[in-house]
Amino acid sequence: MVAAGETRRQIVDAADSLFYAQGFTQTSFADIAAAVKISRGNFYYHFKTKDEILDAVIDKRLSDRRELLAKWDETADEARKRIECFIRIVIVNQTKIMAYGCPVGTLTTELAKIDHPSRGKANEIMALFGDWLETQFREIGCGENSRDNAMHVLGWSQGVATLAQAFKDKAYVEREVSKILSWLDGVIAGTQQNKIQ
Amino acid sequence: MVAAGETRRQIVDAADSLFYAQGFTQTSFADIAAAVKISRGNFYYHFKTKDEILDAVIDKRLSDRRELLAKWDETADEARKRIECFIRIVIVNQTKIMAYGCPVGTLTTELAKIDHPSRGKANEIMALFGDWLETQFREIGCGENSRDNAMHVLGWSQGVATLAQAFKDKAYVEREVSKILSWLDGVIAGTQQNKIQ
DNA sequence: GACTTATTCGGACGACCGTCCTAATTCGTC
DNA sequence: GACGAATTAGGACGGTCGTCCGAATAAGTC
Repeated sequence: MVAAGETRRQIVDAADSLFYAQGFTQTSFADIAAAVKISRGNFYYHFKTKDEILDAVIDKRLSDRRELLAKWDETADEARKRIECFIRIVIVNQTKIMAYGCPVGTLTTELAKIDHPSRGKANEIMALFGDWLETQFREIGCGENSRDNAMHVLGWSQGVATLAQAFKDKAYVEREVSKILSWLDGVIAGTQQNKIQ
Repeated sequence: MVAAGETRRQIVDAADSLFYAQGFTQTSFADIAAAVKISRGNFYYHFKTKDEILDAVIDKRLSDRRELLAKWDETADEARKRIECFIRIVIVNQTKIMAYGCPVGTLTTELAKIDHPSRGKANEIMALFGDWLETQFREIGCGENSRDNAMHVLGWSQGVATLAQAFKDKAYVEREVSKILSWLDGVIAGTQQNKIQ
């Protein structure tokens, strides 16, 4: 006896992990079924097509990230600390990133190459972080530069993740974190200087 | 009548483009054969396995990039100009990057996910740029910081390419180029200041 | 305990994949 | 024009893919 929707949840969880580790195209129904330990037939009862699973996975990732950002909004009282939380993901999730890259960036890249219908939906995850970062920079007082700064940090994280996976160099990741934090301090100092003037 | 190895060259060229646009896994023998307009049987005469084609494509990309870097070495007389050549690729190749991302970064990411034997070989392309950039920074006078600076620029380019593909925002790419060029000037100014002291 | 509904199972389907073989064709050489 | 070698064509092979049934089982209701 299982709770309603429990099997479905397990399928989405397994698909989430496998899409991340192996890629969407490279993951088969058989792979997911094996991970959840159910038959492929049962599988079809919960999802009619592979694309439906992808949509469910993207929805899950979206809500997971929203939850994460909400947690940061709660725990960190300053915008600068919240941005630092984002920056430090590349260290917190270092092992997985070195193995599989960034879950957000690699999915958007893959879906773009196969021109998948859910491409835009996957991009929303990226946009979610972008918008959130923009809010933080606005709170710091970056005004019209807030969007640019947000995109800068977002792009930085994608670059670090890509090179971390290619070279598996822990020290590089840490150096980059230090560099971007210095840049962040410079941005904050710049806005405060503007206030003084 | 065709020159010796001409068909083989066409196959590698077509595979190169298709692997870039669709990804390695998503590209089938049939796709490549259709692009070159030869039968799948003829195909097998030139390459026994798909992995052999991948190896040939990576070799081609390696030599193409070596050629590109050699051209920059010739045409640009200062290291700072040569680094700028690298930075401006994201603008020169903007259309393709917005559609398919960076050819180097997306391949290494994909091969890492499927744990492909030629993974390391693909990484060599990334390392080629890294080493070349390091040489340029060393010439500028960055000394022991040369490697770090090279990795910084390399990672920057990967991040810009990923976001360019996701958001298709030309203005973002141009802003990022300006930012990294300013950073580069700062690095150069820093080394010259050290010389004065 | 009978009956309806929800869930699971195992296998069948057509299509495409990478691989491989053999016969036909073209080419270079004399 | 003949002949051996290089190249091409077309199709067969086992396997896996996403998809889809129909039968079996479990759960919930009265």
